Amino acid sequence: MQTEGQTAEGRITKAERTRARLIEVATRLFQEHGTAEVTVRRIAAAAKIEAGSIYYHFSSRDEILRAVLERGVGDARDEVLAAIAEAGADSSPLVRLRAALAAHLKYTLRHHFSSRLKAIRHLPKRLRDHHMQQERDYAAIFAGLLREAQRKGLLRGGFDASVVRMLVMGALTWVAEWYDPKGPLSPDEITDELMGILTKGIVK
Amino acid sequence: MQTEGQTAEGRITKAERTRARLIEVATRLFQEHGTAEVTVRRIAAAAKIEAGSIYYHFSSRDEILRAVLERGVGDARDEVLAAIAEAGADSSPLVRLRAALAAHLKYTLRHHFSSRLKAIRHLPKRLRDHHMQQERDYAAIFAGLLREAQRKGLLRGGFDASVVRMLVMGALTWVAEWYDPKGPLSPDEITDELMGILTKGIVK
DNA sequence: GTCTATAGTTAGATAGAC
DNA sequence: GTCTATCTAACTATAGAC
Repeated sequence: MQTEGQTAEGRITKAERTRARLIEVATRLFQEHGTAEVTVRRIAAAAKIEAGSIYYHFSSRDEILRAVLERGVGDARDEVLAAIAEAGADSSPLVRLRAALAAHLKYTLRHHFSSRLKAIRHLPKRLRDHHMQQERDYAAIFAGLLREAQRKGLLRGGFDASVVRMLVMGALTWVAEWYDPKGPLSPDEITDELMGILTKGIVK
Repeated sequence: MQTEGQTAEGRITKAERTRARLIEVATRLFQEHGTAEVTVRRIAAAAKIEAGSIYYHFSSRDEILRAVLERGVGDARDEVLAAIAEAGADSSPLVRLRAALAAHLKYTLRHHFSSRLKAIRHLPKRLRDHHMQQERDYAAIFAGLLREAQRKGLLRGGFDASVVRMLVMGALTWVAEWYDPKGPLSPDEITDELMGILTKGIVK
């Protein structure tokens, strides 16, 4: 299997490098200023290239956005799965859930996940459907851990697991809106607070 | 105290009516399509007016956005306070918290609160500061209920109340991103799931 | 108060030289 | 592959008639 832009020997072409740089700076700009505020000219300037040259690598502005989103969901998935693997397959599902949520939060804070998700609705329908599927796959990782905990009899009954999953992930995704990197709390501590609520509640 | 656009007798001028209609349709359009995608022309068309006429009522596009945000945070506050009042001042703080969260969620779902919050960062600094103050005041309502519960000895110790408050409100704010009005769950049921987590956790 | 007409700006995208 | 130059379309905002 050969990726476009790579030669049969696996060497990386100049085009491939430029394309990668464009995705990188576009990602940063979209995060910092919101997808709507970032123009093709601005992306070009940040990548030290002229605006017209962008269209050698991407056929439209939306193509750039699409590439950025694609990379984003893949990277988050990789980091969450790595965190789960590191916790060990024979650890408690709750331990792995904690690891997965912490990885999710760290990725969210680094990449301002929420704006990524919100950008999806502005894509053309076919691309949007594709990305919503990717998001569903991502969510399924967490749903799987919850289900495993349930199967092992670790959880009480009487709650809707899928609602709980969405509430929990929403709480973490929203952290990006109020988190202060210069504040006293680390992402791990926030995750621990959330796991505290999830395990014990806050009521006596 | 007399609001601009109202006569001393409290009659509502034509300008006041048009202005109100513009805010109304702008709110709807901003919610549906995101603040960046909505042009002055589109707002005008939806309000059955010509684009140029908008500038009789607002000095700039940002002024419209400002008015929309202003109304939004005020209305949410009113509804939450009404829900708290309805629960009764001598009810348990947790009962009032539940009522406040349900009102918050309902308002969020009706008005797509999260896009309102995200628009703030694009405002000029002075307006942004003003609105962040309003958001803080709003959050203080919920913080107050938690603190009262704490003072009455209803809560366990060992958690950071302000982090819990932000996680809980974030979870609800994010509901607007996944909620399906045609689905089986009502806003009240979602609130109850959240209160269930908060009171008991989900772990055995 | 609302209209029509338009100025002034900036966006995404293309064409052809190099 | 990247540049320069430019097209077309859309935007915000203004001016003056009614």
